[in-house]
Amino acid sequence: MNTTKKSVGEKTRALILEKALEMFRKEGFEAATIRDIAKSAKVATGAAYYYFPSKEAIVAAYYDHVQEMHEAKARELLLGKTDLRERLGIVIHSKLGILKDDRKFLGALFRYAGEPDHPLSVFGKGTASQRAHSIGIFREALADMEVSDEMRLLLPWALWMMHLGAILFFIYDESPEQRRTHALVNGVLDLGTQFLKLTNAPVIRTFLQPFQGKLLGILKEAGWSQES
Amino acid sequence: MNTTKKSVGEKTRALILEKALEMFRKEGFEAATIRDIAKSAKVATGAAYYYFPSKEAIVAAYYDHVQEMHEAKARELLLGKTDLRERLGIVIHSKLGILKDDRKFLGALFRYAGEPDHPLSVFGKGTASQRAHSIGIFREALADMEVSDEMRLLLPWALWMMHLGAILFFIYDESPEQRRTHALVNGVLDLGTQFLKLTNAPVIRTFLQPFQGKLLGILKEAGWSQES
DNA sequence: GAGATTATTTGAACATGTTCAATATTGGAT
DNA sequence: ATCCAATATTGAACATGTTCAAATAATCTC
Repeated sequence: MNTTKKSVGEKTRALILEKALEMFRKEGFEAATIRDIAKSAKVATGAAYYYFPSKEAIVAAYYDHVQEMHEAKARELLLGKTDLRERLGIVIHSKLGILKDDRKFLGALFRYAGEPDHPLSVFGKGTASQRAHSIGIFREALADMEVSDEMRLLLPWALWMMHLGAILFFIYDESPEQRRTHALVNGVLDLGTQFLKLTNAPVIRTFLQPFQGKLLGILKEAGWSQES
Repeated sequence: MNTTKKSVGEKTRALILEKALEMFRKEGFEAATIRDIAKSAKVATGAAYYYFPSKEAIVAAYYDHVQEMHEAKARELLLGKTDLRERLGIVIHSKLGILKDDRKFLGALFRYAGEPDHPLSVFGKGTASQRAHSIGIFREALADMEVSDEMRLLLPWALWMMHLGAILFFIYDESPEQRRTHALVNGVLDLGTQFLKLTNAPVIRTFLQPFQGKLLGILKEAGWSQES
């Protein structure tokens, strides 16, 4: 009945998350200890574990929040845009925009990428629902666009994979404002969409047709955990 | 003057490495503790740190050894082979062959992939020389093959990136003998080499020429830390 | 071979992520 | 208001990676 519906716990959780991010930004992921974070949030050390299963999980929670913001932002920017190339650019660039100040601890997201069974593995079962959500934004970007049914099924996943690569590149990118990453994304998108157009041109079609088929086959094989 | 030139230290190091891998294989990377490993090698806990800067570094040392074996094996299998497609297949499949029993702890190699400054980051400065070595095998596979100078410079790096992706896929691949990974590699290599051929066919050339140029530009931009 | 120097080994101490039993607080049912 | 169950909080204990000063062993110099 009070102005905020947040339970006591929700507020504590938010506070811990906030203070943790503050410290991650200031000192990096390693240097910020759970004890320091807890102290900064004025709770006992163990409190963090009531809300987050691990230190990395705090970054994961931050990323969940990023996804929400991204979904909202991307939808807003996509409104009225009808060009495929432009729409895809919006989705990826806006994501990087949201992440721009947090490259320092974003790497923790990839820490268990090579461990299928870890609950925080980017590619694992434990993160399936967030992944599905994230892939969904790319599906939305493709809505009303002219692509084959198969493409519509596989492209969102492929784009999500590319966007992961972009984030990794982004983390390493020391150019001012990470311009190289943005340029790279533009380059890849230009190339991809131009190529798509080419496959629709009658002359080339006969030659490239089999390639498209094979490429789809490969993507299908690769995206074995069909979540898109 | 004795039969083996190995110093005392070298033998201890090898023993620790051996026992560590044994335990990693049996229990996985996490479950095998440094204390257990040390005990199994009959040395004090701290001994491991005289030889390896961290637990992950033990896996890295194993991977160094893998690289050596791979270089030897790949060279042997490449002898007399003149088909580009075949040569590339040999390089990647033989690598997976060497790694096949160690998928369980291979993930530790990727743990710091998102942390540019970590000495064990796959993409970081700290691993530059091993990376150069690993990329070198792909350069060898391209030797005497007909590709443009630019391609010769960039392809090894691009292939190395793909092979990293293959290893990641491999780790997640639960199909018997990881057949899906091998099939995927074959699919990608088929597609790639067939496409290369197509760009040499006079009819299509005019259309695809600009694409090749752009692709090269992108690769160049992406492989910004030019090590290939 | 004695002494000096370097390499190796030890194990306790430390730092930090994590667990958990105990305690306190909250919010609702009566 | 009182009691109760669910929720939240505490902080000490634990596990494990890592450091390091001290001890020991190997190697070198003469």
